[in-house]
Amino acid sequence: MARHSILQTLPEPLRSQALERIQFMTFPAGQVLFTAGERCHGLPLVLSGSVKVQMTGVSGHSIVLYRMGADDICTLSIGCLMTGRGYRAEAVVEEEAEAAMIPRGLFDRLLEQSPEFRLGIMESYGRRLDDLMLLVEEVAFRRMDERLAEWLAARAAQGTIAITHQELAIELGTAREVVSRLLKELERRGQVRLSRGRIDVTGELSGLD
Amino acid sequence: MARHSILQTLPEPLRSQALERIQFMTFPAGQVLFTAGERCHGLPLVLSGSVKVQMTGVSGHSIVLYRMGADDICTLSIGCLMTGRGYRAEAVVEEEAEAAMIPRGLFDRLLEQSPEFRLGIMESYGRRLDDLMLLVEEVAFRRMDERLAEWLAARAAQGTIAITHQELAIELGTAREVVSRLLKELERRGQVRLSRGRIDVTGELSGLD
DNA sequence: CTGGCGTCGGTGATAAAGTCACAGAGCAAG
DNA sequence: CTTGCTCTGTGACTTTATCACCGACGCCAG
Repeated sequence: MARHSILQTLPEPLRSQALERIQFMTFPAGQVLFTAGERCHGLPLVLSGSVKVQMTGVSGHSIVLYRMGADDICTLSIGCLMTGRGYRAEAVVEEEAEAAMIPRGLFDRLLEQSPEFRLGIMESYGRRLDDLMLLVEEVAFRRMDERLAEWLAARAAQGTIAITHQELAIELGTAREVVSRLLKELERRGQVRLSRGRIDVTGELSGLD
Repeated sequence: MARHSILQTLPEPLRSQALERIQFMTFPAGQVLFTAGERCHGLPLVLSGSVKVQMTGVSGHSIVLYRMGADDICTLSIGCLMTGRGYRAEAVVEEEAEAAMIPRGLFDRLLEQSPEFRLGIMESYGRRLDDLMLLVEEVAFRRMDERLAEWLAARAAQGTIAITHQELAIELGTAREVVSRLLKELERRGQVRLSRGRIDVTGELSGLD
């Protein structure tokens, strides 16, 4: 039952007591876990699947902030959980995901009673801050063609990716036209083949030029 | 002695015990609190003054991530403190600052024994995440002239700011030339007057055009 | 099977921002 | 006054963002 490493570190009888109060849930692909402005009613521990967290600016543009996968903790929820403020971002399930929801009272009690739980939370927290700082640097200073090539290479060194240019633009926080043009350039160089809603990676993407 | 709200919430005798192990320090303007890669040996609570946190990308460009002032907590340190990884950013004192350094062992003990301390830490964490998410949006989607005007307006609705174009470029995460040109444009419109290392705000900056 | 419709992708024109290179202005110390 | 350093201004060019529009593709109803 305790299919998350932070739960496995809990000593008995704390673990059993915790498991009684934790709600296990399954979310289908496409499901919205939370949206901007919404209140938070528990800390989600991701057990399986994949969830992307993105935000939309006043301009209406969106950008993907990070992803959560198996054994991740939705640290973004902690702030909302403890202060009662609403979320600033939204979370969308990409691959069917299972999660364990820890209610507020239990979260506080686990923090109190388990040094390992504290460590796990703080570790996750540090990683999330690092991710966001890296993203700031990336958005502020790196070239879009490099970022696009890296994104593609990370998904499929060789092979097919099912994604529209618009979705890819949101991943990178840019405009659809920019993605289209950069992809077209990659196609001219023979590094990808393009079709509607699909990108086939055919050549080396990184370390070229 | 307990000149930080999170210390004031501690009940006796926990507070007295904590104060024995906390080191109070004063840092002059210009002092570097920590640099990228450095290990962290305690959680700083800022009592007074102002500290800016900035990071430098592989490209060599820098950007200011956020500032800490009186009653802030250097949440960035928590991740490093708990995991032993090095800092990714650096912190520089802007106005002479006093800080209370909480060693790792004490931090964990306070988390365990004080619900108010836990709440304070998590609140601070949430605020920091929000700040960074806002920064991502700002850098990714907003126009530089707007951001520059807002930055100036926030510092001095009317009056003088002592800063070089290069420093201002780091505040906004852009290039010095871009700042110089935008400032020149503002000067042409009569909204600022420029001199070496100084900007005089003379007109309305926000809400125009 | 075909015609209509909504989504997706391509592209030109133009504006904003970033990069590179360099020159001149302001300031301080000798 | 000269020297040397930092700070600022600017031209030329590249990259990215924005706006406007059109054609291609896929799907579904008739």
